[in-house]
Amino acid sequence: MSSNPSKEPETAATEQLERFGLSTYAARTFVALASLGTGTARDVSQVSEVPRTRVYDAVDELHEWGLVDVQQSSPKEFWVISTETACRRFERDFQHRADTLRTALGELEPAEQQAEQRGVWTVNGRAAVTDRTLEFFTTAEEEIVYMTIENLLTEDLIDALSEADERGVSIKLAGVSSDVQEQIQEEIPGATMFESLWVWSDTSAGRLMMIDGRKTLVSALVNGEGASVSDPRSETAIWGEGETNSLVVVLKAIFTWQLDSAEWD
Amino acid sequence: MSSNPSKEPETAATEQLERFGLSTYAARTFVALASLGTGTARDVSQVSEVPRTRVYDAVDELHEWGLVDVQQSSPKEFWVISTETACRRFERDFQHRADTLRTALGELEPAEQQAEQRGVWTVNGRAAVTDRTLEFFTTAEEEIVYMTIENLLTEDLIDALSEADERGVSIKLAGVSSDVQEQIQEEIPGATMFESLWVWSDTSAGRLMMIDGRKTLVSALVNGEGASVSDPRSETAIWGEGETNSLVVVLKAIFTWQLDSAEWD
DNA sequence: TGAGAAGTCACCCGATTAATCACAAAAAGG
DNA sequence: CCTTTTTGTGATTAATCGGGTGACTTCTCA
Repeated sequence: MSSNPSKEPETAATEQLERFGLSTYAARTFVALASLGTGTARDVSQVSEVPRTRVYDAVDELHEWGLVDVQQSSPKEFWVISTETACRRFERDFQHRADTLRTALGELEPAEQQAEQRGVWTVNGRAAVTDRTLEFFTTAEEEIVYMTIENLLTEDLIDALSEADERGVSIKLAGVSSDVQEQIQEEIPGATMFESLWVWSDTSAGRLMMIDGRKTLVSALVNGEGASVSDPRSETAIWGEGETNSLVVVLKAIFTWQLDSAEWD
Repeated sequence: MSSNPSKEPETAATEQLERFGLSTYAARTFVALASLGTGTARDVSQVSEVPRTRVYDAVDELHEWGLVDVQQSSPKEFWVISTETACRRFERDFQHRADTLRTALGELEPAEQQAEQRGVWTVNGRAAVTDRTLEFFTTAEEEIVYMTIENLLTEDLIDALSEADERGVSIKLAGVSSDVQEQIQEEIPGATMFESLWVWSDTSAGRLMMIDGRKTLVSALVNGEGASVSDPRSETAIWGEGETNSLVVVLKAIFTWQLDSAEWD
């Protein structure tokens, strides 16, 4: 939603630092010091857009994080740790947070949740849809039927399919061109290809999937099929779970028909 | 400064989620849904402390993150992804941010920075001091002299010393008890131990270090040497760099005297 | 048709923070 | 030694954001 590669590195760095929890002044000060290496409040104020009198607060904040050291002289001088050390520090800090979160969440989960028989859920955004797809792949026990346009068949999806294949899950794939098929066959030896009866790529459909005949997902590219493929927000999906779930019933009918009438590879 | 292990998991999880950029309502909603699995606005409002009318906003926010799916019915029902998937998602997202930051910072660094001859820098906090120590260890080329109280000789420091040892850096260690010495000798075969003339552990000193005779650091435990050792904020250090740096000059004199008069192991 | 629940919207208020200013202490320079 | 500039600290203001509450419409079900 934000990080633009064509931006000046100062802006990009500042933005990321802010998202890590630094104030804008602190972020800008850090970036300024990162290029200066060492400097006084005035130096920092000049290269960054931070008011001189606020540099001191910003440095205090950075000092709290252990990112900047202060020389008690007049004028005070400020020193930054190497950018690489800073990045590693953030990574370490974050990993710690993630671990804390994981254990905390693991200690919850008392309420038992049974699969919903009724209801159709919506998912927005390329990343979220892919995530859901991956999650469903990993829960598959017997069969995965998956139709997709080729752009959406990314490496991580293939990996998950390959993993399922090794787990003994039967995999049926459609929608990919014949040259890609060969390549897939190598990575997922157990996969079966089938031709879609529809001219799949001409519709605005994205993926269509069924897991164990009881969990289905279908997605569409909301802005048509053109340049929007690169737009991560352009995909919307709905999914449902349970033998009697309406979406599941409908899609199961379609898929069964497809699989029966399609030519097999 | 915050994460307390003895806290209820709900609070801990909420706190972490907030630090990842979620609003408090969104965080609490997520935690509620994580234990419910699925639920309506009222359900969420009851188990969490979120006003019912605001659950919708919170869910919107979570939906943006791809953490929650929404069923368009009345009442609306909300579904969360598995906690494990959520954690992985955060980790992936964060790694991406860290990479962005790293490249952005890497594209800066135009101003050349030479080692400061003058000035003494201050560092506060256990983690920051350790970080600085590690950084200095890695830049060592010839010699590391390091006195420390035993509590502060953590595994990562030993690793860094061991790495320096393999790089051919001469290592001189003091302050550790004789039984720990043996264990250290195994991990860092090239290390030389020497006895401190002071009763090191009775002072409030923490570490004392010299790198290549031109970079020094000394730390103190600010609240005495008792229970404060466990308090990460209780350590303060100063350091200096350069042949003529005053701190370096002083410490070099001390160390040389120490090394000359001490008994060798 | 009416009661209650569900969903949406708008508003208030307090906290945070960016931004500016005023002022005292300290260097610098004649 | 005094003046001027620079430096550091603190107070103040303005604006934004987010938590909290309630009004109001819509929907569901008896």
